[in-house]
Amino acid sequence: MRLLLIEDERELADALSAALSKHGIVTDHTMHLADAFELTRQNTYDAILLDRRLPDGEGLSFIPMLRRSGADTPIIVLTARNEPLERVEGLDVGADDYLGKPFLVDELMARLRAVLRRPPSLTELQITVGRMVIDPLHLSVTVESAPLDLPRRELLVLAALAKRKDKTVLRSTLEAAVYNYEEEIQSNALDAHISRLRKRLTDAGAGVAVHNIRGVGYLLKEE
Amino acid sequence: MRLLLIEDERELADALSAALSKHGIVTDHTMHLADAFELTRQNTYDAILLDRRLPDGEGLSFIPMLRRSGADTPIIVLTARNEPLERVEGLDVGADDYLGKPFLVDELMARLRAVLRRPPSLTELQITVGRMVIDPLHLSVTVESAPLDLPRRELLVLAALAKRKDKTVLRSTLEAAVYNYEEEIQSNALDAHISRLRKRLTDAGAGVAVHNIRGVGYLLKEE
DNA sequence: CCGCGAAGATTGCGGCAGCATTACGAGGAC
DNA sequence: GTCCTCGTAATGCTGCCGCAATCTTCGCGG
Repeated sequence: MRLLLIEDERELADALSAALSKHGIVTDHTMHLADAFELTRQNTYDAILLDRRLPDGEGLSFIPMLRRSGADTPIIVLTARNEPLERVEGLDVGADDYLGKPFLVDELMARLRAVLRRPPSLTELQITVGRMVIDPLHLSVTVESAPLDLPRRELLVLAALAKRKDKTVLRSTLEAAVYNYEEEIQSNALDAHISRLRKRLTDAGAGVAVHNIRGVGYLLKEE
Repeated sequence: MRLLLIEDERELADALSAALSKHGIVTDHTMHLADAFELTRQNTYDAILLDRRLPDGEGLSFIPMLRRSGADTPIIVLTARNEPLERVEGLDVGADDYLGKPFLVDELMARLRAVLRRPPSLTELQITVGRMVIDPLHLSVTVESAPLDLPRRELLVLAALAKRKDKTVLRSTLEAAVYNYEEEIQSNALDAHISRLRKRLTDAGAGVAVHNIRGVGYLLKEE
């Protein structure tokens, strides 16, 4: 899962990114609305976390702009202004949820899950493939109800594949699911993850196969 | 718009119904979970307002029950228990939002609007031809829901044809779809791709045919 | 109806891009 | 310390794809 965080307090932003990465969430961060819009054009985010008070203007103004461009990415507004009437204001311009600072990361996670649960096709609560059950929201994997713990990056690869099981996932999509734009990649790191993931899956008897489509991407299916 | 209100405090329920009716919202009201489930079977609601503390049990238990029955009706949980951790709990079982009592009717309205705005269906960008479904965006092809993996160039040819199925696609258009300017072509490479693609499609029983229009181009149609 | 030329279809071959695998070492967690 | 993760790079291999040679089909004129 990949988020865009629009927030001008660097400390909060760093802390949030760190906390979210423990949940397997890749976060891109910017402090300016102008950059934010450009980023949404270049990437596909699962959700956007938006601060209201920003150096170059009121964060809420970003929402209609984004919606007008056709994007329906869920937006959660983060703010110190947490009066009921202000919440109304935020929700009415097109935000999907509103979270007053300070907040618990756990609550943010829960609201994220709630907001993302909407499109059922992309965010099935649990995905079953072969003898394996994958929960891409909580990032847990079980084989025959026995938990299987995977390294973080392999887990992200698996979750991205599972969300589109039986369909090809572009190589670039996988890269975006695992790395943010600051983490440059200049080797076959992704291939290595795939390889190690394959080994772990067969060792665990997961009953699935990670298939390669040369020049296109990968595909997860039962074997 | 029609809501189901599951709430045991009669006074609150009456007041809410009255307030909502001013917004043109029709409200069905019940105090018991058992009735609630039956009501959802008989009617279609745009959203459900659910109290947590109910005479016949914990309101939250209603959510997985409803979800399991296949309904994705938005649910807003109303409760006096408004601690962050409890909100997490509510959202995690499948609620779409969580509202602590007491609340302003205006805020409820705003949250209703937010929840209902979430898109019911993502734009289907899939093309069906014969027994085959093509997703030109994600470059994936399935035959009778079984994935069919094609080499990159053949995939590009197929996608270009599928986007204009039953219509002729100029040879030059196909070349543009498969090759960029740097990749000069000076042989019948495209013909070769067509040929190999045809073979793969018939082998897979895709139920489609690639016809040639001599001197003009090609055309994809069901066979 | 036949013959001819051009467009298309098919297939084998070889080069090489892309992928799989593995070892190694740096860095982090405990 | 020990164990695990993860980026890097070297190695070997697979099969895509451009090419070209050959065969087939199509359209047209006589």
